[in-house]
Amino acid sequence: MLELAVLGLLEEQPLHGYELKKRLGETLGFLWGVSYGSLYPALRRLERDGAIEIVVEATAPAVPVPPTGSLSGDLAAARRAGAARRAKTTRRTRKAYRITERGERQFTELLLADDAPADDEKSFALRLAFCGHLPREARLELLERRRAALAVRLERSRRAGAERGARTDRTPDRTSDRAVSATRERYARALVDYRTKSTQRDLEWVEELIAAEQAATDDESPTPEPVAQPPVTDSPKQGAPA
Amino acid sequence: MLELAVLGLLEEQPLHGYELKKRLGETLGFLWGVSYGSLYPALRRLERDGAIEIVVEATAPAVPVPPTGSLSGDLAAARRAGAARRAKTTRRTRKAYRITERGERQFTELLLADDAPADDEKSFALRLAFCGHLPREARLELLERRRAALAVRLERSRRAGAERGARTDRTPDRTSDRAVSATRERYARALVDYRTKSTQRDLEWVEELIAAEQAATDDESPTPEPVAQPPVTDSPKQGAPA
DNA sequence: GTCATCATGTAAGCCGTTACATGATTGC
DNA sequence: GCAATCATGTAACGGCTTACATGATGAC
Repeated sequence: MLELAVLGLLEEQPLHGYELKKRLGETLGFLWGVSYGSLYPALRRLERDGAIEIVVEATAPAVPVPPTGSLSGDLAAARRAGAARRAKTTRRTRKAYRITERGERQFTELLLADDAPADDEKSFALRLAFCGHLPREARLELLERRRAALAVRLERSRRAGAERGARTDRTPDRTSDRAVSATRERYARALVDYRTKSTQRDLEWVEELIAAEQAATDDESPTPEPVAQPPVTDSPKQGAPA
Repeated sequence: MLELAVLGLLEEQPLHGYELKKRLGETLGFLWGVSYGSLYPALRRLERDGAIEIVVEATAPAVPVPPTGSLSGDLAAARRAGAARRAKTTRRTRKAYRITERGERQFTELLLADDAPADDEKSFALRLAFCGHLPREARLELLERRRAALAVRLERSRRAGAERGARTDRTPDRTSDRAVSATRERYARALVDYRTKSTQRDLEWVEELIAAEQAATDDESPTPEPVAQPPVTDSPKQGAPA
């Protein structure tokens, strides 16, 4: 999962480890927080496998981190602006990584990997966050898989709930166990019910996403597919109107 | 977390490893699936620490697993019924574990541990599932902590959403990146929005639980607190109308 | 006797964490 | 020169997973 997140962020622009960690905290913060202890090894793994490569930063010019304004925030923006202003000098120590063609292939593979736990919340959220880089078909497949997984879960969840309802209250209670058991039951039930509701809402949401995607496919130009491999992003492309 | 789940299940009745695993899958299945590779070592850890102890099963009688009818289901029930009918003989190899007093103390500590990630979904769900064994005050504290964590998250989530809205669309797009970037934005936004909504619903739910708990405290008998230590569950108590 | 199921365990490995060590750059 | 921040890394460890090994019991 870490690798997917890293590739996803690098898909947008080259970044160095420190910055990557910050972004993982800021923009994907609601997903999870990574530590250097796993980030740097992951970067070296990715580099070893040829998925990313070190890109030398121009010594003097070149805004070190072109403000793409992805998801960050003014706090982050301010901080980064400060860094940019300062960074007129060398900054020799840091290594920015850029995704390679091989990396982009790996990225799409990871996004659609069969073994991907379509049932896991974080995993899916992460994939969804980056699925804009996928061609429409692939995106739809991702959503469709999620839909299927949720449908299964909902079914199970409903059955479990019904069973609990049927059993009502014929437990082998004894002594003071009684009250505890009743309370236990109450919370177990509340939990199961809420989980069922949540699953259903998730399902509906995914179905909306699918519908929206299909509508877009029909409506808009029939084949505007922004394939996953633009010109490799080789040029620095530091456009960005300061 | 595994230890908490194990202690929670043993709090209701003695069980052996195999059965524990089944229950973890059935009744807490929506939380996570455990493997023997972690379960057995965990059991030995708990035994070493004196939190649980091996209880010798009566050779001939004693329904091996008194059908408490906790959360399972007819499938499971049927399976277990079959097992019970068969188990007229010895079954010498298996070791049932019973929670000790020390274990019960550890259990309540784990449920209320300060370092418990009140922000983590699974962790909270697990605690909630077992919080019926807690005295009311403790239970309320657990819920209150969760409420606080969710409030913080909601606040952050809202701020993040607002920021994204403010930035609208002034990215340094170029070449074919354009469309990809727009799609990426669309999904990132959808994700953030949905997450915010979910958090809000979670918050409301927890607040309902708190309200219900407080109502119960006021309404019902002023001090019926079913403390966490019943008579150690020493007797086999195989009540249960077949 | 043999197969399915019950039942317990070990070994290797992955993926992540915390804590620690190091050093460059810059503001003051 | 000193502290804060930027930046990269290593070491030890923890918890959980998969895959494997073993064996008892009961149904047929």
